[in-house]
Amino acid sequence: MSLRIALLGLLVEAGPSSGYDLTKHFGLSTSNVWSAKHSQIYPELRKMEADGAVTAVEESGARNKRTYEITDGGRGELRRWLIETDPNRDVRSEACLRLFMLPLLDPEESLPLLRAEAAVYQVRVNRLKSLAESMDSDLNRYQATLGVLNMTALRDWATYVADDIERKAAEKRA
Amino acid sequence: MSLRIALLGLLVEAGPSSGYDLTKHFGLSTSNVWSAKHSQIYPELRKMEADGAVTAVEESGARNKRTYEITDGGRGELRRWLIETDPNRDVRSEACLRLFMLPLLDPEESLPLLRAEAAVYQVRVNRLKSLAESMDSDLNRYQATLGVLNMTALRDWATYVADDIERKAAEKRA
DNA sequence: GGTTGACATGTAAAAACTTACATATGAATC
DNA sequence: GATTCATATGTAAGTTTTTACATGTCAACC
Repeated sequence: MSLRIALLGLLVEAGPSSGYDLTKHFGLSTSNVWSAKHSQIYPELRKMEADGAVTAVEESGARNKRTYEITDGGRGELRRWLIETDPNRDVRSEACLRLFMLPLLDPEESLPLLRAEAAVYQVRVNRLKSLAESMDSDLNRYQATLGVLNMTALRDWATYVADDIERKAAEKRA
Repeated sequence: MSLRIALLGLLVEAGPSSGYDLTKHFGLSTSNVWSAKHSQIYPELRKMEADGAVTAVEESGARNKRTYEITDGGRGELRRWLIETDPNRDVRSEACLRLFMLPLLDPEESLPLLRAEAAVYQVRVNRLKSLAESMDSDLNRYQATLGVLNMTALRDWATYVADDIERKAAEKRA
């Protein structure tokens, strides 16, 4: 269901788009909450077309591009999902799973990795902050802001844990 | 791979555990970064046993419980993954996907939903904060703290967006 | 003695997702 | 004119994950 909803949302946000366009979105902003490969997106769009949630226009001549547009039915489906569905609140993040477990290593091993993670998230915070400022639409700005807050939280956590481990290791040596 | 790593990490953290115990962990703290159902966990543990990453003790008599313990091989596998693997940084969160798209609705519809989300996350912040305080092990405290920071970010985001939408709707009416 | 609920483990089928294979166009660079 | 790269879409095979089915124990409550 989530992929279908994500595609409907992107089609509302970005207007008529091809599978290729939508795939690129999943590699950018949307990848902070959901992502998918083209091999999953193309068949899903066909299925949505068969269900009447989107309509397709095949561009003649050019690179055989199919542009999909959301229908009223699709809009209704999206709206109902947003209003009526209690979303699954599980999160899946391999990067956070790793963060969670880094403190299992010895301080000499975990500290550089935790500092490196903090740096990775700092880069993302900077990138998303300037992205948020450059966004013209409210929705895109909101989305970039969620990224900023999330990445800031991870940066702060990695820093806090590294500092704590460092302090404890120093106390032990003393 | 992630499920296997998560199981190895839990076995280091919590010591020898049954599939049932591990399933419960995925319903609690760990669900903030990864989760799995028992129907996936039991077969995976059998596979890990076959690979020598864990050993199993079958408790006689009682409810046929199998307790798994991580081996040196398993520890090595976990350590190598933590140190050498560049983790996949995609995140999958249906709840955030929904948050992302709520501003697509009209203000009358989106505002109560955004406020409700903020309340959901506030509850989680409170719960995780007291959990973090009560934790005896550093690792568990770190993990609860990551939860606090993440849930705080989501609460703040939902509040910020709701306020922004409310302000804009008021300006429009004026 | 019966019911309910937590404990405890499993399998089968279906759905979702990833990886790899496959193809073709158009624009830019060399 | 050849190569390279972004555009553009698809399928097949394999892995992972979910949903549903299936079974049995033990403790507490009524």
